[in-house]
Amino acid sequence: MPELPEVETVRAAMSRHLVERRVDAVWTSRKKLRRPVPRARLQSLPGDRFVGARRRAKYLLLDLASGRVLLVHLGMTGNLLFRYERSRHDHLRFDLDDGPPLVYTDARRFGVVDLLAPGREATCAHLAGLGVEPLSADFDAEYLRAHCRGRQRPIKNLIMDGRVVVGVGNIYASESLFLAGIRPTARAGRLSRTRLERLVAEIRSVLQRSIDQGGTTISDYLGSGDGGLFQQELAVYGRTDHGCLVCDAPIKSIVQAGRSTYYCPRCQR
DNA sequence: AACCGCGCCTGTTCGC
DNA sequence: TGCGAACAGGCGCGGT
Repeated sequence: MPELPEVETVRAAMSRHLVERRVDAVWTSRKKLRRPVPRARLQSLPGDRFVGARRRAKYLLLDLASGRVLLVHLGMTGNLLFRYERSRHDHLRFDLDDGPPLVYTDARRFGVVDLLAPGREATCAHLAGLGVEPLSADFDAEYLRAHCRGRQRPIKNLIMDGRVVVGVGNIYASESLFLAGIRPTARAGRLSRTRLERLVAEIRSVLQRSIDQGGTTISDYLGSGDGGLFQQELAVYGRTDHGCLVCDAPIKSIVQAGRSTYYCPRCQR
């Protein structure tokens, strides 16, 4: 599924292959995604041209020459690909002035597609209230500590809270807590500054390493593929009852806030 | 105010 | 072998 590193990979692909392309025609399916797709407004895109590809949290922001912004969230199964073939889960297709069409495909339809008028990004409900980018300088131990102070909730729930820090999904939450040696159930407010410092470093590190491998996973220009090399590097996620890679103790799985959590009961305290 | 449970979706995996 | 149940999870919303 697209986590921050994969969204970043898609952004890079759009930057390389979509920017400078002109929209010639737009097709949309009738099915709604997490929210209804603005089908009528999207029909005003032909003639416009893509001029940039940015990312905020897990949202892709595709800039158009008119100043409008095509906002795309991949949800769980969404993807942006360049291909001619059609498939039953396609929901959006742009014919471009050169090369294969750009297709948004999303089997489970948890994604979001919206078209923002010029200057409307600042007031866009999707983007309002988002926390800091985990790979930016704003995300440091001091910032995390301020959000942990006095909080009773488990640290895992807190680092997955998009109002605090964005882009840390269920997989990377478990992985970064393992790397930091912190038990996912630990009360956020009881963690020392030193341990939060370590956690910040591991979140950055695991996301960056995944981005470095992301180039081959999702949405390359002509290829597709969903395997993902980073899967092979997961230390705890999905490894219930398997031996910890460090100490060989069996990995435990529990449910927190309705999500599966994986951790090593010996390495994480 | 803080925090959690739930529903949205459907392809895949699991157990009987 | 076939079928239904369970599961996956980002995010917004409603409830406590």
